[in-house]
Amino acid sequence: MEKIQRPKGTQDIFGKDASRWQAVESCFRKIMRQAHYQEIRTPAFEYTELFKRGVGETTDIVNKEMYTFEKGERSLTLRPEGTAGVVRSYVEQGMSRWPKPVKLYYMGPMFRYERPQAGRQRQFHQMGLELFGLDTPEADAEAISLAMDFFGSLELPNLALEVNNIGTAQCREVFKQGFQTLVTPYLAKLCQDCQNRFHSNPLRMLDCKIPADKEIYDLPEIKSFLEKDFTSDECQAHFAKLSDILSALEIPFKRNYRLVRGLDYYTKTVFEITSTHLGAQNAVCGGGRYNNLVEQLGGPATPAVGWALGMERLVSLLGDLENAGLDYYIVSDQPEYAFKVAKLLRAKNLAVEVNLSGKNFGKQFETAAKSGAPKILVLGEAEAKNQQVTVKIMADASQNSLSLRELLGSL
RNA sequence: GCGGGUGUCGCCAAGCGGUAAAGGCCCCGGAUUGUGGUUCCGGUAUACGUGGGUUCGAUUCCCAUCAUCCGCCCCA
Repeated sequence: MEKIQRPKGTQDIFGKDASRWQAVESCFRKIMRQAHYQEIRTPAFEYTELFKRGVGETTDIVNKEMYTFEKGERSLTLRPEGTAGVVRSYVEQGMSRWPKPVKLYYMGPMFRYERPQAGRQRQFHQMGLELFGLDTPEADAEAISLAMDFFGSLELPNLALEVNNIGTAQCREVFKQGFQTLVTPYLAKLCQDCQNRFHSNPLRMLDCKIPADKEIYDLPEIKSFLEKDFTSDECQAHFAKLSDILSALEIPFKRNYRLVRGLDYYTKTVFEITSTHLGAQNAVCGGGRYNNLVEQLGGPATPAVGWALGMERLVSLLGDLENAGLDYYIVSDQPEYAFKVAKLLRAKNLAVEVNLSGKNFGKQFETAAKSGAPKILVLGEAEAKNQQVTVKIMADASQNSLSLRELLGSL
């Protein structure tokens, strides 16, 4: 028979990688629990219109990357990101009436139809948090510092935090007019993307990667326009306070006036955490404030802030973990006794493997050594008869016998 | 959607026009029937991505196709 392989851009996660994923997940859950965030699990697919309205009709994600299919009357789409579904649930489940703030976290697979490359899969996994109900720089600071705490506890090296303030919709009107006026003389020289965005979404022109275009945006009169900050006094005060808190927390960051991000829903604060160890797709975490999204999805006007991080990219930054494998390996030709002992040890929360091969002790020891277990229990005829165990320490090959009761008592 | 690289056993990998397609790792068996991973011997496997073409002859050259990797775009 012909082999069937997995779809393009998907991954089987197993073996060593699986334990890395588990380590990351349990670390994340711990940090979320300690900060009093609750888990939310939303469906892997939603009605297509949720993403069209939530993520934005002009985004690449919605325009060319969604897995959409029709069943019955409605069009469905595999979720390309987590926030829209969480916001939908927030509205649908009446969380707007919960005491503020509402603090949620999630983790799970996301789907985007793109050409796979290093750090980019068609099915990938995100972990993220959303904080609803506060429009304060304190909320932004908590979100960012939790991300940094999380990376810190995983001891990840070479991470850089970049932050920017893109203001409110009104601020961006100011930006649009000012920027368009300044850029118009150079319009013909810009790349096609930038020319298109000149009308549809001028802010996005800023993160153009074409060197010639960058030079134009770096011209003195344009640069000074960007740096004097087009946002309102209130937005600037918000950002200043956020900066103060981050500095006080000794979280190093850089203001990047070019950081605008590709999702339409952001307001005020946006940020990104990148690693120099990731290749071209170097963003490991990204997020920001989205004060209009809840309302846009039919809920009461509710400010919110959140972020998501890519688990594949995160896991790829992790070094080798300590072997969190077996505590005991049981070598035995007395299965009844061996299983009884294993059950008692497992009840003490230990990881125990019983050799099931029925082979001679020499072979069983070989397998035991390969298993990496630090201790071997030898349970032969004599031990079974006397309810004893022989414990062998692999590191120094020492070995002694004691009663089963003594062993259990010593744990 | 657009560029470039690569496809030889489960993994790594030699061969680059000519007999039965090296080698290493892993796995299995034996030396060693209650004591180990490093020794020695042996063994398993539908391995040249697929389809055409050139040739007396193709794993090797050409074309196409598929897969995969890297990059662009965009994002986590």
